[in-house]
Amino acid sequence: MAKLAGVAPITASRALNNPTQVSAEVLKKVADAVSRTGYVPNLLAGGLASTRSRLVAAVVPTISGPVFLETVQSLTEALAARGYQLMLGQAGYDGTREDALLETIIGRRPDGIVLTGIMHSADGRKRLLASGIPVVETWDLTPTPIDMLVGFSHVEVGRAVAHFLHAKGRRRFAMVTGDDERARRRLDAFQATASALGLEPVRVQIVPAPTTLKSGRSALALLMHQWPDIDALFCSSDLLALGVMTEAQASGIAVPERLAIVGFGDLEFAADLHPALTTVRINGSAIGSQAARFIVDRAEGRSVEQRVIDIGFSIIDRKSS
Amino acid sequence: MAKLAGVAPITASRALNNPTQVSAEVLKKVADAVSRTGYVPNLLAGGLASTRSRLVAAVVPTISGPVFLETVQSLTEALAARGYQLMLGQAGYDGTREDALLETIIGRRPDGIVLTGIMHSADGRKRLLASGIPVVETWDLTPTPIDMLVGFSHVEVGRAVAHFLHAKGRRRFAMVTGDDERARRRLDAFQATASALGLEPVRVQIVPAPTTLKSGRSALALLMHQWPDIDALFCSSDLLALGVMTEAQASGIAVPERLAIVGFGDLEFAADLHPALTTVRINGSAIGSQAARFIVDRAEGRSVEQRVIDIGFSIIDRKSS
DNA sequence: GCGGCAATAGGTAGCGCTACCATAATCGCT
DNA sequence: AGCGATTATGGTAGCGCTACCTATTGCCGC
Repeated sequence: MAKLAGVAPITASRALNNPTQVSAEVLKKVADAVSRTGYVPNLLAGGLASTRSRLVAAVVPTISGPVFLETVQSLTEALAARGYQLMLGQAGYDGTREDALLETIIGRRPDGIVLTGIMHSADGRKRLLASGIPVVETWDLTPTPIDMLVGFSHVEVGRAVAHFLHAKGRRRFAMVTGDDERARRRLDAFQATASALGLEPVRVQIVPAPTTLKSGRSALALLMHQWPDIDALFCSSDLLALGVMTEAQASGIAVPERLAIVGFGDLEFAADLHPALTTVRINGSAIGSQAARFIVDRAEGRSVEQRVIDIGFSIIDRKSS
Repeated sequence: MAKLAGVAPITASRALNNPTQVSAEVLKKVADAVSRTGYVPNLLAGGLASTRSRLVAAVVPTISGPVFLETVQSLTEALAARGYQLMLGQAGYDGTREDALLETIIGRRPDGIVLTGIMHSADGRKRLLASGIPVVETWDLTPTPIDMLVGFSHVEVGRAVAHFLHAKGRRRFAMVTGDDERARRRLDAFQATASALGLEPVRVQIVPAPTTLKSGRSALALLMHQWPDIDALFCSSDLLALGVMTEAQASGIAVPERLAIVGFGDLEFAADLHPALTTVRINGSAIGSQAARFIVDRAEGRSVEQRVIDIGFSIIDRKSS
């Protein structure tokens, strides 16, 4: 290709990557040659030579849980806009595939790794650290991040929702929660706050992860059967809340009159349910774009001063509570 | 690393990639050295040298539309199981970013490209063809695939749903459809079949892609306002159907008594709605795993004889119709 | 007129692997 | 014993780029 343009390979490389360092004449010759040959630079080779792969890996428990979608989407977009590509890996909620995944990810020498959730396995942390690749943990907060972090406190969420429902005059709390570690931390804080407020014990129904509409339905049925007098229900996901609302409608339980429902995630459909769903909003796309910024900054040699960002959350008060 | 194991680099390479060609003794020495140094092979370099990147690119309109999730998930899993990694790109429903995306994708020299939908731009087709990378188009059927294809006929879907509703005794059809090309083909076939059955014209409401619960709600409101006597409604996605059902419930329209509703996609929640949603089931995970099989077969030099697979669809007859 | 500087171009080497071929050692067969 | 066939290892080169350094040119001020 460089031959065809009549310049040295290195000059062609500069024309494509640092057009400012090259004369207009050369630029045109190279552009001509490119369009004539249909040349597409081999980014593999470029990555190998420059030790900058322009590849970013993201690890999600599973892509089909809609919770992280917004984050993955904004991450992909923010990275694409800066010339980076996203590699997607699914670790599973139990983290069994995490090790193998880490191996292949590190093997690609990505310029950054975005983790949904924090990395718990000591071995995983060690390997990540040893690899020297910038890491962003997300969707959680920890005093000991591996590297960088964009998240929020699940403990605060549990606490805030308990206070919110209490302020609305609700007194007999229940919770339906998926069986994953972050949801459990929200549950613990929800329970502790309820008890600090002098309320009866929170009635709890645990369902397997990932959460589904179906498990929401059956969870509410079980809950109402055992404790028919509960008056407020916090669900660990909006999908679960949708299931609960479906079941409530099917079995004639008035929402919010008899039972207040609060979801988690503020998925796109939440606002338009009937009744509209009160839920905890997490700005998933802010998490994604901030994670992208972190990684690109690092990759391009800018130092990141503020390495932990708490993006918080908000309770969106709609009709279901 | 090879030095540490006391063997030649090439022997170490073989020990890791073709363990059968190497003696047990060497194998152990290499394994020792690997675990002592925490060595992780550089797949970028490997890919460059072998011209097999073990990377597969997938292009979706947008990840946040839940329709392709199942496909992406099973694709990721099937590829991971065979040692391949997925790269994700979002083209947008309008295909504006498709060109830039194609450029970066081809630049990575993936072992395969999976497209959701078929590639229409002649330029895109040409570049894909020129790149020599195996391509799998999905979620559609065309007599002129670029290379390989796993899909189904949208025309057949529209036809089948019209017959299905007609057989149920419905006579005044309507359709709410997202503004994308495949949905429009279902619409056309639905209309043509209705007219062939001697029915009144299909009342149509077009909503922007990606489809949402919200646009389903407002579409039904508009439809009922203009044509209050429609008795069957085909929605171009389950999310739209959920919105329609929500609106029906909010405004007291009995489903299925007064209005039959049919969705498309059979998303996980469809079976557990109230009433359970009748919908068109596409086996998205079969599409994903078949696409993975196609690409891995090609990458590993096995020739693919049957290059077009119609995986069909089925109408799941539940309570909403 | 000369050293010095900026701007532009090129040369060389090497990123970390694997393909390809060569070699050495072992084997079984006539 | 001698031969080719088979297995286990190594050597060399090169995948397609970019980092780093050097060469050339033109231009400036003194």
